[in-house]
Amino acid sequence: MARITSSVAKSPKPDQPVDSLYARIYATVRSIPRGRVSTYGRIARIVGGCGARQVGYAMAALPDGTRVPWQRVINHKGEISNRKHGSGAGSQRLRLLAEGIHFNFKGRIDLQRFGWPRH
DNA sequence: CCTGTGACGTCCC
DNA sequence: TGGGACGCCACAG
Repeated sequence: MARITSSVAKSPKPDQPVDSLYARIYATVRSIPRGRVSTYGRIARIVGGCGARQVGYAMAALPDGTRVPWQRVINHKGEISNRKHGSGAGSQRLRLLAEGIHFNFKGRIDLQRFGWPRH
């Protein structure tokens, strides 16, 4: 289990990043309560040291069937971000509706009401 | 090592 | 309120 590596200060970058940026992003997304949504920028702000694009990139890198509630992450407009690759946005909408998230007549989510963390 | 790209955000008009 | 321009940063090739 606990393998002690002798070469610690030798390698500039570890081959097994225990605390990778993606892991922290996923952990933060996982902390979003059901029935609430957050934004890429907000997640990036909480994680710290990264931009909103990195959060979106991390979401795109998620494998299928993940337990990370990626559908709860939207953009600052309160809209579902359009991704490059095919459908998934439709799936996201359905998942959010299933959680009780309401969309207004413009297809947007009221962040003042469903946003997380709460203001 | 350098370049392009992307599920974004803020500023400005 | 809406749309365009610029900035940002990690990752892949």
